Amino acid sequence: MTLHHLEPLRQPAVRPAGQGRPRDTSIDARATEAVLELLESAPYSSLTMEAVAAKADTSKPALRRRWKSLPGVVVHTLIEALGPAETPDTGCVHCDLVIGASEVADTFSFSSVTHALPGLLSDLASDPELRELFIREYFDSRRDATRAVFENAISRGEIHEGIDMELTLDLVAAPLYYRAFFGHQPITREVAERSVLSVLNGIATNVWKAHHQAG
Amino acid sequence: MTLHHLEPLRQPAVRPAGQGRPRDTSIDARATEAVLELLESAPYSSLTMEAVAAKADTSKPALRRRWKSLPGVVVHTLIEALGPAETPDTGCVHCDLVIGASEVADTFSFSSVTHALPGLLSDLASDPELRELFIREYFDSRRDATRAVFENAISRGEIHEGIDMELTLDLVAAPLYYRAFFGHQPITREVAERSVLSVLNGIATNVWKAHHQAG
Amino acid sequence: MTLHHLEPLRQPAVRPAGQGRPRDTSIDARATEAVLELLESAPYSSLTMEAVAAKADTSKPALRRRWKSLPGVVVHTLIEALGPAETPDTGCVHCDLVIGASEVADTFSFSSVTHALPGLLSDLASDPELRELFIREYFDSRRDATRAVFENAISRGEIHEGIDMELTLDLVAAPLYYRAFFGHQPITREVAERSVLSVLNGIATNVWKAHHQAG
Amino acid sequence: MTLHHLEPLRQPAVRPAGQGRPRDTSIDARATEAVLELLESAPYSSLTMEAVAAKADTSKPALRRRWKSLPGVVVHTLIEALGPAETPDTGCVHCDLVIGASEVADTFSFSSVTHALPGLLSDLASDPELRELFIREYFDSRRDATRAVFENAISRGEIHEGIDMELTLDLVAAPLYYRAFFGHQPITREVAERSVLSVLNGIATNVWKAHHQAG
DNA sequence: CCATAACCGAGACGGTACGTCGCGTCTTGAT
DNA sequence: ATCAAGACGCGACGTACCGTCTCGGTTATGG
Repeated sequence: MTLHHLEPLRQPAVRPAGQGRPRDTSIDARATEAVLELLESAPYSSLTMEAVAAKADTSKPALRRRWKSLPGVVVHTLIEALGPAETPDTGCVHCDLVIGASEVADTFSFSSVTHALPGLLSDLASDPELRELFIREYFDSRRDATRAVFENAISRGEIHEGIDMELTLDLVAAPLYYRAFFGHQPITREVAERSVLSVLNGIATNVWKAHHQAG
Repeated sequence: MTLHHLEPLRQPAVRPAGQGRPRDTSIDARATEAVLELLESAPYSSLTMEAVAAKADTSKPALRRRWKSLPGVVVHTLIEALGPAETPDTGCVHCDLVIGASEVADTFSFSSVTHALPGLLSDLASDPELRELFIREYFDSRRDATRAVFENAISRGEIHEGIDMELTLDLVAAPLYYRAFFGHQPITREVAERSVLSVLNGIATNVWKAHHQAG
Repeated sequence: MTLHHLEPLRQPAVRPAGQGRPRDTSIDARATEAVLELLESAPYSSLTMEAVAAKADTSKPALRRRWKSLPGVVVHTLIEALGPAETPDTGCVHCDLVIGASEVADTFSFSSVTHALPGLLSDLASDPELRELFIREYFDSRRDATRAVFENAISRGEIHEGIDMELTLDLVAAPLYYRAFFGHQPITREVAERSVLSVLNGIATNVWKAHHQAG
Repeated sequence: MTLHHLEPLRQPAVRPAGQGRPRDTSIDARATEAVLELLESAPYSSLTMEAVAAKADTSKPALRRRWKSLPGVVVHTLIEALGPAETPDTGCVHCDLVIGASEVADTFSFSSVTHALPGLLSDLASDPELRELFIREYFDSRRDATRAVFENAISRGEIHEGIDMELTLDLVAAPLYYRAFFGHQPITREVAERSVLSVLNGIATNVWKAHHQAG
């Protein structure tokens, strides 16, 4: 599995019309590749426009013409590298969820991603617009895919309707990110699978409702 | 509830001997307070030694004598402000867990903490020693307290022995941090409580074991 | 006296064949005029292709089709504006030399020339081919004319044969350029005349030879 | 003979008082050396603050704290490297002049100097203050020394009083600079000596006066 | 008359170098 | 040995503007 796959590059700033020298599209590709390579072996805080430009064998203005800030480059790179999430549909909730969670777990085997995420999220605090883009394209994309899996299961009758969807979605994905941020435990496919099972258990027995009815 | 309560300042760099002009201990307190105040309204990336010194009404050398880097100051501040976790022991797992999770949730109501965490974790990648300190004093402290809660429950027979402890600990806390990092949903005591319940359900029915025995 | 007189424009890059849209010859004239006007009131370092194109009311590509670099435009302009030197021949060395020197002195009354020369000479260091062209068309042209004046005088018997021609040629012209470069003294026709006289004196008494015979 | 000798560095911007970190004086030395080395093998137009900083193994701000512009660095470097002129006084005009002229000729054997001069003079057009400094410290220093030689000769009776001093000073030095700028002939000590002799001849026979009395 | 070809202006591009900000460091003089 | 003050060295920034390139349209010549 490689990170450089899925989607063709979506230009952040589309050229207005048909005049002037066209952009060297190879710069876009080299830039994203440079970001990934740099993050592989160096911390996010050492990532600079200058370093990306040097590694991509281009210049800062060329990058800045495409992205207005360093977090912008990183957001683009991650979206580009990780692509939008797909919605598995095998007809079995458990299987679908495991597929999705495993993909996320695989993602974290790339140090580029784990190195980038915390610093990027921190930087995005200063740029709501960019944050919105990242959340939408990366986070919501995955969350919505998982949501669709649950909804499919509900419509099949595998899971009853009354679940707290938002919390459920958190419970599935959170442990993986938690481990990615604090690094206290490895992130494996097995962990992904166990998280999924634990969540399904919680839903199935529905203790929450029972507990509060009793209370 | 205030963040500035718990522990007296533990000098990160112990004074060598009893000679020369003694340190102004009020500087330590003013520095941590300054960090918290600055983080309340500004992003982590804008936090600098200079800004802290100015806010604490002292000089950069005075800070540097106490901490060797900016992340060092922040780590100290967070440990100082949040203090070590206590282990509740009411004789009811559910209750104990809810107490602990709620405290964490309360913590995140302070923007200083949510602002600081991602950036700090990112910076700690470059300083393993400091990272070790933060993980031990902040993270492990809370995790160990929760672990004790579970062990108490096991010894009381409330929970059977065969649980996957590490994953279970993750499942309890992860959703709160997940929401803190991505900010997609609010962090409330109710969420904390529901997470706890979901985890307890998962343990109780123990589908994991069943699923794999069948397989 | 104007600088824009002498020769018709000699195309530096000759058109390959008689096909395609012919060049707008007025652009050549407007470009050289633009260079002179710009240099009149602005330093050489502020002279750019862009500025020339704007002043000449044309485009950068149009200029670049004619000259491969900015120094190229300036060299062309100076050669065009100052023209090749003529060889005065009144039958009197002194008079001939004064005529030639005065013309050079007149040239320096145009700030365009004094502004351009040092910077141009500096730039030509990076372009030997262009330098060769400038030296040949501008410098050698004048030097050869003066040399012809001396040779005529020798053949007339006005001056004896044994002079150091190269040094003599330097002595006549150098003071004018010296003043143009350092600007420590004005450049007038009188200075030109005095330089000439001094040189003729030096030759006449021929102390050099005497001194070394004695030595 | 080396260029790096004469005077101790005179700080262009003297430190105001005794507080703050003192300047690293080795940077001054490394900067001037870097300029000379760069100019030895590259044209003036390729000399940039960035290149000087890199060669001197320092940073642009460190240079800019010392000199406000690139020409400023070059002016300093040349003054530092070439030093102020001394006034020879052997009791013989001819000898004194030859000594002075030969020193100038020697100077031009360093390509750094010949590479720098035209471009520097061109740049100084935009900075009258700096120009004034360069003319005073470099040009006037040499010119005044030569003037003193002539005045000594006059007071000794070697040369009569009525000479045109300014023109005479030009005649002595101009040929060397002329050759330096146009590079059409080599600059040797012999040329220096011959120029001197020619000038002394011109003065001695005083043809100027004769010519005009006749006219 | 149409095809060819080099021209034209317009304008965005890639890149060098700039001048500056602001960091963490270092030194001084006094406490 | 501490304190405040403040200049320093330097990494990185964000930008200006250079010369280059590409475009769509224009204008002559040649078949």
